[in-house]
Amino acid sequence: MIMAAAAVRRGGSEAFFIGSQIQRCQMKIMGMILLSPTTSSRNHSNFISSSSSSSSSNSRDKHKNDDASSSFRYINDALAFFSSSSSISSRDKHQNDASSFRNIDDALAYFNHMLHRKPRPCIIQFNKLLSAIVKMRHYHDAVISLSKQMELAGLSPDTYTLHMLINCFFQLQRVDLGFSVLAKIIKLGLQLTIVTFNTLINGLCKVGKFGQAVELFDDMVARGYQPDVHTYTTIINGLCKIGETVAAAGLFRKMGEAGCQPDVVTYSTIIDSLCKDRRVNEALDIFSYMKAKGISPNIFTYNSLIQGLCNFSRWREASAMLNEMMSLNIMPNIVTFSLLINIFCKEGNVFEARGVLKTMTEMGVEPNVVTYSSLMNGYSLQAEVVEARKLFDVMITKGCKPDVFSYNILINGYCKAKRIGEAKQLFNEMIHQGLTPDIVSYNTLIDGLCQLGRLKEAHDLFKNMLTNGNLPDLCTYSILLDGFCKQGYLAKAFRLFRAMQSTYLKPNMVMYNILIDAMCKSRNLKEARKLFSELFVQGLQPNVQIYTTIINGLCKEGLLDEALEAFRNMEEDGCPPNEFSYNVIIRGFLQHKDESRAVQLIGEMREKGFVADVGTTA
DNA sequence: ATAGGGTTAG
Repeated sequence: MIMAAAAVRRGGSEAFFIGSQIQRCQMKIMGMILLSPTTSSRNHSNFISSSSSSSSSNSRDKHKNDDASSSFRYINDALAFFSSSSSISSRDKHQNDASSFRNIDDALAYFNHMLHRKPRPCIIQFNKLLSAIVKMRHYHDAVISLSKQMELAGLSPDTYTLHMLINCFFQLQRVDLGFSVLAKIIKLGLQLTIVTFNTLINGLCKVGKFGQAVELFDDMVARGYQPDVHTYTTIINGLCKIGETVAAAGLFRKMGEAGCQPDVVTYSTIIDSLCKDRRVNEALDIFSYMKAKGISPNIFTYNSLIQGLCNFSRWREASAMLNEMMSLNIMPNIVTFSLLINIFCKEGNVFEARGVLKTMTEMGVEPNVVTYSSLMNGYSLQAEVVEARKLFDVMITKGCKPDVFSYNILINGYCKAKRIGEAKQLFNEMIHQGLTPDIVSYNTLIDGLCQLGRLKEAHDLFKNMLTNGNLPDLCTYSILLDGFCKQGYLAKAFRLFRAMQSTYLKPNMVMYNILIDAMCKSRNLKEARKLFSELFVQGLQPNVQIYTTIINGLCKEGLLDEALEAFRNMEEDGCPPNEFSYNVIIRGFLQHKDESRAVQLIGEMREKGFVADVGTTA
């Protein structure tokens, strides 16, 4: 047993306990595997060998497994029994050490203590403290203010302090101030190092000024600085994040040729990017490749892959990955647990997610705002906003401050429960708490209003959003478009659609789907067809959903042969029908009393492991 | 320098 071996290596009974706990955590994933469809063939990555882009078709439909709940319950009961019969000592917390603090208040108190202590600690001690605050995220302004206090007290910053400041300014989107620190470094006569350039390049990438980052990269080379693995990795990361995978692969090869060997961070960056790009098989290839090169994966690598695999319901492989990680004595951390909780929640299994929460707590890993928010979202998706609210309050009680994400999740919960008053109240409360609503906050609330048919208020909020300097995105337009369509304001919907096309935004599949659906529902099949062909002109490839919408429209008009033809075309067009598509067309045949073809399709869908709706079979 | 949470369509 790998777990037992890992426990023995760690030595002691506590290690064994932790091992067993994790094993249970894995069993939950295993439970999901048993009830999920399995994997597909692998294809090779172009990342290592060539620079051409490929698209591996590893998209598959997710399956909800209601049957899973009973097997989960069994595991969780075992877990409950197990944890109640043992106690676990929490990990040592290094308090009063400048490198770890429970919260910002403790850190600030310690800062004052340090500043007034005689003799005063050296700049290195202060740097450690500031670095700890940076790691807490959210408190970059505090770091800036503390550094000012230090200078006023006659304590000169060193290069390390100034690099941290550059970071903080960029985090706060203040590019100008970031560069003013560079000026300061020069003025103080401090040496510009590769780290200075790396910090600036990274900051520029973070604020989306990728072009400037590349310029600075070229500039530093021109000045005779040799880029190191950090520099290359930063640029590769930037390229990956803007979807320039081919260019990233090119730079990856180039760094090797320049004698700079990619390290675990470089590989993890690429692996994560491939996973997010739905190219999990290629990510796995790179993973094998890096191991063959003798580079050991770390917790980042494993977390990226576990999430990538889970996102494609590849539970068996995800579990194997978790197992492999732990056999290397890399224990799951807050990120691993939070991502598992999030995925269980999205699968509709909040109960199971709570089990993971329990496990992690018993292992001495305290949930944070991400963990709580993921669970809150799970409840919101189950239309249990009351439970989500309870968690929100628990989180606050535990000293964990809700952020914009947590508020957005809860606002969405209330909107979906049609409790718009409470949603609005939270929106205001968020502002009162000093948080700034973002585009998602607006979109969520606008959607809530649209769903209730309160278009006037939705439109007011849209205008309000513009005045507050938030540019609408494709999602905003889709929400409003859907709102107009559902209320029958088709002319208004088209006006909005055309108005949007004259902005910097290009319509996407979602918008076409909304319009085509609306055209079908208003029995305007001619216009629906027109929109469908317009889609190709815009360079879009129809997806499963849009095909299903069209098929639905054709069925409603009784054009069953044409519907079936479109249905058969789906496979050839690289988007095979899913469970929903089958249900739509079968319902069409049944409604038009074509039972023989319906029965045939029901057989076909069952063969594929799909389940017929109650409405389809009844 | 790398990993986790939120909004839209059938």
